[in-house]
Amino acid sequence: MRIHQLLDLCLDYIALDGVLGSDPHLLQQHLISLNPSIDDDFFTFVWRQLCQHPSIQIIVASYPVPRPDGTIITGTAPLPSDYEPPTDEVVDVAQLQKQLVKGRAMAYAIQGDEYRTDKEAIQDRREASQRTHGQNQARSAKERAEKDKLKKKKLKSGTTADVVRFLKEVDNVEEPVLNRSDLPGLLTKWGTRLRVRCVDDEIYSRLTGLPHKISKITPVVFHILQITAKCREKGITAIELGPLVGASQGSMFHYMKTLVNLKLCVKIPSLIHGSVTSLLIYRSFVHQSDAYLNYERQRKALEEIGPITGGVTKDSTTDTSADTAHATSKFGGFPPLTEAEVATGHVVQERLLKLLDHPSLENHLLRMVNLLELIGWRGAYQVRQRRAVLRHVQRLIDKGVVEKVVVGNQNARCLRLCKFNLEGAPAPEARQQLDETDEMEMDDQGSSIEHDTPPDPRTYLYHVTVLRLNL
DNA sequence: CGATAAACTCCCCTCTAGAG
DNA sequence: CTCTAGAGGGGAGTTTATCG
Repeated sequence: MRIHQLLDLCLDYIALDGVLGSDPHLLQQHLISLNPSIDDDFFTFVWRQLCQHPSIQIIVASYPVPRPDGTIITGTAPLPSDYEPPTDEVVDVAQLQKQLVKGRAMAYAIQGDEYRTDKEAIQDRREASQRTHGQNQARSAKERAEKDKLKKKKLKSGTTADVVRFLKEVDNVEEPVLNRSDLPGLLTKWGTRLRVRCVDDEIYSRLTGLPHKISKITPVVFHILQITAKCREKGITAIELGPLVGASQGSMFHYMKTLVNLKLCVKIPSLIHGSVTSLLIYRSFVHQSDAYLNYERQRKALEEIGPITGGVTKDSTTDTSADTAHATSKFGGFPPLTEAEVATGHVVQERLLKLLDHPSLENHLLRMVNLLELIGWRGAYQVRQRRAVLRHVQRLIDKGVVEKVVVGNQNARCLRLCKFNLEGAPAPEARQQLDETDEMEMDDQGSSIEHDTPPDPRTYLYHVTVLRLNL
């Protein structure tokens, strides 16, 4: 790899870390992951090249920045007098869950902030504005104009001069005086306060792919874009972004929509702290994100199957083909299903479709019992998981992919892919009956359905194969 | 008295109108 | 033009009413 290509990769990585820049150690780890032959000496050489690069700034953060593993190196340089090392006090998430803290309230608790509902926040702002209104009236118009001007300037520049110091060619901020390219010396002196970042314009152009600024990307929108890019393939949820940005739910929706419309991010359904929310992923990482890939796979599967219509060639009400009852499934089972997957649904729908299309179902019918277990749920389940599965089944029905049918004299409720329906949709009466009894009978156990008495004309005469997993 | 259904409440997402 | 308040809808948990 040529040095200019390597430097470009460095800039790509550094730009994603936004205005606070990257930890040189993590940058080195990133390069090693791309090319394991990169050693300390070579990285020192790369560092010297970065120091000369016009789009790169070497900065010192006011406080040590913890690495992802929690490591903090304070260095030999004196720390600001107001610096407080992070305490070992960790927010007890399990305890909060027991207290039924959820969603945004949990996100705020983890941040150590006080949670206010949107209504409370609006009320707070009103009270605050009423208080300042009185004070402002006493001030002269000139004073207010000066203040506004300053505020606008600060927002426009979007710099971080108050939290970082820019190291010039020679670092003489504190003793000892060092050359900027002396990486080992700088690391000893500054520890994890040492950062390398791109200049503001470079960050903007690399994150947005735009050569110049546009009005749609306001400082707040750009701030959210930086946070999202920094999270890389993991992405970040609307619930987590709220406390970080200080935006209400409505505002968060607006900001996320702006980024999605600009094709800078994608948004997929997700679950965090027991609440369904949206996950925002920066465009460059969508194809490395498991959540996004699962979501897309299922969406495409649904599109391929699509609503099935027509093709009625056979009267299935008289079909009494004698299937081997209680067939043993050749199906191997799914990996354990998570709470998040149950809530968001794309994995649930994908697995249900696989089950319904499985060759072991000789009559293409699957009883609506133990669905959670069949699609990979392990252990006991609660009402919310059952409700979620029924909801996802209903969505498949609404899309015209799956239908409910009543089978045999015992009115066994079954699911079937519409494409296997040889006579059309089930009778409306039967469908209504199903809807009314769904939730009550979800837990029913059963295997095959016998049909030795004359059938009700409304029902389908099938033996039902029930898939059983070898757990 | 226990099971079930209905009502209520809270949280989150989405959309729109209007303020700044 | 950006941003936010507010309305509306849906999901989930809890409480209350009803029924057998």
